[in-house]
Amino acid sequence: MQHSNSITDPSVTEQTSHNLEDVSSRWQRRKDARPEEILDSALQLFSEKGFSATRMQDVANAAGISKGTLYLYFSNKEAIFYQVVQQRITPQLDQVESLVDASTGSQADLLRQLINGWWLGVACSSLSAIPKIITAEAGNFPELARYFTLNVVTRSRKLFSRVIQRGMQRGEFRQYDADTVARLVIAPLVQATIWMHSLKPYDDDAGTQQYLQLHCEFILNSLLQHAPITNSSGGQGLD
Amino acid sequence: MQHSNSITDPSVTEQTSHNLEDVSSRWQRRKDARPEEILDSALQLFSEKGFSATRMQDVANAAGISKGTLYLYFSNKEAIFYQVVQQRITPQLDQVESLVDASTGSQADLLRQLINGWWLGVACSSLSAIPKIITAEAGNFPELARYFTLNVVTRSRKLFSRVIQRGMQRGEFRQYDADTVARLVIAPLVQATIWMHSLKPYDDDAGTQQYLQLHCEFILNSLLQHAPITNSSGGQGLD
DNA sequence: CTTATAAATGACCCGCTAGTCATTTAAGGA
DNA sequence: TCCTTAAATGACTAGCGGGTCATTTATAAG
Repeated sequence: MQHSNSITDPSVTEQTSHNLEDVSSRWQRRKDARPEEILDSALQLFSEKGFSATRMQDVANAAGISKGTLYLYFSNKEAIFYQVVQQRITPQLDQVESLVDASTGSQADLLRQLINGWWLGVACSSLSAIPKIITAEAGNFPELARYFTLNVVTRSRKLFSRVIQRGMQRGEFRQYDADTVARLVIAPLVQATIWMHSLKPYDDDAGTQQYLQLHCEFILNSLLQHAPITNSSGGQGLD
Repeated sequence: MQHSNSITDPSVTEQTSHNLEDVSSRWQRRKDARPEEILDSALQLFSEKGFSATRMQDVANAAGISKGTLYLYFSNKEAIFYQVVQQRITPQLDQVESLVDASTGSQADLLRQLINGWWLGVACSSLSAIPKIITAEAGNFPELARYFTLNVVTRSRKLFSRVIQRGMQRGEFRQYDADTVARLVIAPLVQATIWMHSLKPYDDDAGTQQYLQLHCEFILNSLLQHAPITNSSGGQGLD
């Protein structure tokens, strides 16, 4: 009765297009390729259905293997999720961190870049569902929550915080508490991402692009010392 | 093995302090009082553990009744959640709506009032966990998600949107897309509330009060025609 | 070809929980 | 006091899903 999943019926989850070449016999032994394929399938399913609602059998089907095989490569369900985070998110963060270090232009531009980069790299990527999954399951998997908070959330916020702090030290930005500003910058991004994977299907949505752009604009209006406040979106709304 | 709940051990959930007067016999027949007590207990538990992770047995224990009795008053678990939303949220929204209608002052003040009111009425109330629960379970309970979106989310956003629109029509605010601005105003509020019930325990947190205040300030900086931009929080952060 | 190794399988086990129902008992009227 | 009623109970069922392991079979070495 419960769990009337709206998006995909788990029982229909079929083998994906892995290993297109040799499909002669009932199965092959491919120790090396398995972990990646399992992580791919798992991430996909976690995104669609969440962590708890994804059954190990589903992951196995999607990866084109049997359930037992999963446990040859991962000790349990949580371990799969850990690996997903470790292999798909941490490298991205490393990359962005070095980008921030190497940057030379204005902090306003860099901030815009971070916001748009976050949007492309998270909201528009296969990682899109991670924020929702983590917040949804934090209560039931405290270890996972702690790990994610330390290694992803805090790191990300520090990244934004550093750029903002730098802008303030250089006199480009007004003085505020950089950490709080960072939270305010990130919150609408995360919220929109969670939204995408929860209630968006039931809401007649306005453009996401406009949301993102206005967010940038509002934040910089307040941060910049010599705020242009040009109101880019000309005066509509009045009839 | 899984579900290593961090906050409360379900097996210890004990009867709450309902019905303090007559406790002579093993149980009493109190048809009228039951539904309210069940909803109270359920809301409390949903807040602590989420919807899926709350067992009907827990709700029964907390309400001081047996599991079977639950089904005399509610047809199933989802029905309890529906009632919680209907009885605890909708009345509040009605109230705020009439407040907005009756208001005469500036729209900036009204907006500040809405934000702080939302904070007190949701984030600091027993409803605090609802946003997290809804977003977490939306995928598994589409009916519930649709109901909530229409009757709470959309209504709330329209409320903010109306105030913003009015401010723009009166020349108090600059011209933007009111609906998008409303989303930007609400997002950090909802995000902070979800945060409270997910990763906050694992994060060394700065003050929530400052977050809220700065959010108000930033939004109004961009909205107000004659923005003061006084930077209320004097120049800290520089050493 | 034969054999050893280990990758892969899927039937099975086990614990958990939403929901049921035959039974018990409080409460009020005759 | 006894009887009728319906509120309340909790043992029970049914089904689901994480995790296991004896068995099967691909593969490579001898």
